[in-house]
Amino acid sequence: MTKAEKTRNFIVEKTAPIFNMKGYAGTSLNDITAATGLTKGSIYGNFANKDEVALAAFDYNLKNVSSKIDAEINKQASIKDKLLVYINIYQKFIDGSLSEGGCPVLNTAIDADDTHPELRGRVLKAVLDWKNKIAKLVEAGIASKEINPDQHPEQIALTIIAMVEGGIMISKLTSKKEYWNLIMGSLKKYVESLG
Amino acid sequence: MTKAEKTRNFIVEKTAPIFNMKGYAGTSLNDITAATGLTKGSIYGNFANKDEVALAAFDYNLKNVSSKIDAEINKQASIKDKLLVYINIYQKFIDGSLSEGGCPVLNTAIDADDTHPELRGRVLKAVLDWKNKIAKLVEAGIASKEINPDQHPEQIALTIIAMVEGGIMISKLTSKKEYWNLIMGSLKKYVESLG
DNA sequence: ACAATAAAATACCAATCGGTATATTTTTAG
DNA sequence: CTAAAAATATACCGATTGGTATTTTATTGT
Repeated sequence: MTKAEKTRNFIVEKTAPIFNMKGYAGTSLNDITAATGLTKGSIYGNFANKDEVALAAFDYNLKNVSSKIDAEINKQASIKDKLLVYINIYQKFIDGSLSEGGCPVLNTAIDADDTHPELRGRVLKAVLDWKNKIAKLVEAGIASKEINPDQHPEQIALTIIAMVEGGIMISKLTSKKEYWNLIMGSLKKYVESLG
Repeated sequence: MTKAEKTRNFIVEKTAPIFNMKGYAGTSLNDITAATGLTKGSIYGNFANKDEVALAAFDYNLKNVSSKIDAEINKQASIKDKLLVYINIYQKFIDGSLSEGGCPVLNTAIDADDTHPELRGRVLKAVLDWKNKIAKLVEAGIASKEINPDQHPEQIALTIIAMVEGGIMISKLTSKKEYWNLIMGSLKKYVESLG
């Protein structure tokens, strides 16, 4: 890894939580230099513009979250338990130990969908990939008879994502873990009803 | 209504969709003067600062949405049908005829929760009021034997809000009405399972 | 119709915005 | 160890940011 690559990674690591919390328009170049301790010249020596930093920050936040969720999914044996890993992600998701500022998919979707087409494109892909991954899990569950064959994999995937993201919005806004627990209680019942 | 009140309302009406789409940091005073055709002097003659415009714009967007939803709820006879009005709100919600830029509760919650305490306070109240209203509907449904008495009104309220807001995020981002239909299909099944 | 008043426009402010040309320092390869 | 190259810092740019003091215009009550 060259010096430039190290610095690039360093900039992304330090600014990713800021973009996640403040959004694209709300994050200034002054925020970026303050968080990194670097100067504007150094930032622009490694990135063409603010957009490139924001895109790299989103990629970083997304990979950070999805890799940790994937690890949890791989720990689970049954399909239903795999579909329910999000329940136990709360603590990490809300307290900031996993992507400070909440879910980057939700944050960036709301931040960018009417304002930043390139960023929007990345979140769009992230949501579709996420949906497809859950749908494939459901299909595997149907194949193994764990889930009823009359279930609709895409519908289940979208419903789980909606409950998780809606739940994050509510519990982060209210700072009430109990609200998360109640919503995830409904999700658990839903997943258990699948087969 | 005095001239000043008219102008205040005019400014709020014209800028509310902009704040809803671009967020607080993303909406500049230039956006405000461009949308209203007024000058900065006139804006600051009616509002103390940008914050006051943003707060008034959120109040306007919220009232606009909630009054229309309340009207739909009042049209329905059964509690379950009242709980399901959100399903038919999609068209208005997504195409912008009801609050351009999507749900102001969701947008402002994500925009403000880490950046703007005063705005955050207003959304927080909006979500709690919304939750309480749905919970009261559920309680009425339990009293009238339409809903099982072992159901948890607050849990049901939070679950519905999460599915609706998560569903709005997904279907607005993807521009797929079918995704909304699938998620609302799950919501319908959920509500019908309550009693 | 006419003052008094209120509202809107003009012209300005310092600070910050994203970005760049150039100089300086640091790293790297021979 | 040294020279070339790469990376960072300095110093600057015009444009835009949110905001204000002052002047002009419009509205109001009499």
